[in-house]
Amino acid sequence: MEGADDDGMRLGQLGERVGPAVRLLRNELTSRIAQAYARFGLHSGASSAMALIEANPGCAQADLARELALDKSVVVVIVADLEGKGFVTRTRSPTDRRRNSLALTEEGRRVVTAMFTAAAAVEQPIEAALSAEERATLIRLVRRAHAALVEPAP
Amino acid sequence: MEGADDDGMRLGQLGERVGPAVRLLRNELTSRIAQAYARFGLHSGASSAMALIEANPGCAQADLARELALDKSVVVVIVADLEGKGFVTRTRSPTDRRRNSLALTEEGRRVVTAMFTAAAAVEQPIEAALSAEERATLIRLVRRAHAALVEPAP
DNA sequence: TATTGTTATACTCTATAACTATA
DNA sequence: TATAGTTATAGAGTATAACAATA
Repeated sequence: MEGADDDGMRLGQLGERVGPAVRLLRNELTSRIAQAYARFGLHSGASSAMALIEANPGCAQADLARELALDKSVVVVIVADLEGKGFVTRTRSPTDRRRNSLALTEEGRRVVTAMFTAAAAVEQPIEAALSAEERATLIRLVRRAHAALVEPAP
Repeated sequence: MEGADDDGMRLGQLGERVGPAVRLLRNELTSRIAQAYARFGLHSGASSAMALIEANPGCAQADLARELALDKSVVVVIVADLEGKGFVTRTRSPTDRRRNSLALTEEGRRVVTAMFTAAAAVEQPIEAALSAEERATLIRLVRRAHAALVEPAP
């Protein structure tokens, strides 16, 4: 069907833009991840924050904010909740007492692994439909497109 | 830098998932599109709705809701605003009087073209950083990933 | 009984503003 | 003067629930 998608609707100018396609995928992933994460009772950004803390022990909240493109006020809420639940420790950095030095607890490590297992299950249909190489290409192109927007071309 | 991105932070498990990467790109595009669309004074979904109506004259609001993955209550608000501004006409379908038959006005056609020109300018850095083929691949893979989530594997 | 459109309401995500402490 | 963290507030985007009209 020329110019039409599965519903029989033509996309017109819509089919040529990155934004609308990305919005569709993002919305679908968001609602499914929210369901999958419901039993953890955590903010939606908590798993990403924990993954970064795990990979960068001693990092500060401002580092998370930059990496996740979230306002620092959002990161405060996420990290405070994680600390309250015993998944993350916050200690003042001795070298720069403005910064909170973050680390995962043992239980935090268990929880972040469980969350990423749940996330992998949500994305399983994508892995089934795309080859391993296509999936890697998807992630790479999405990250390059993001970088192109954020960093002005050299 | 092995396992680290431009900020020098390691992504850990984060780098292997589609969701977080898509979220970053989507957020960045959303805020830039919102700025670019501000002068039109329309809902963010208005340009997509108009593009679909242009490509599918006579379609109904429920068709837009399905195609854009928006609740019908959201589409009502968008279309009502577009009608009030003289960009879209709503007429009861004679064959099924539950449905609103939608069409773009002349001015609506001008506006949707202007909005997509603005959207193209927002996405220009992506087009500069990716080859034409890579950009087409990006859109295609994103749409396939979305389809894989929505439609259960055959 | 199911679908279309409508209205009112509420929730999630994220940002802004103002502040304190530290550099 | 700038950065890190905190708190309170506000906005955008989207969904849910209930309803009338029509199929």
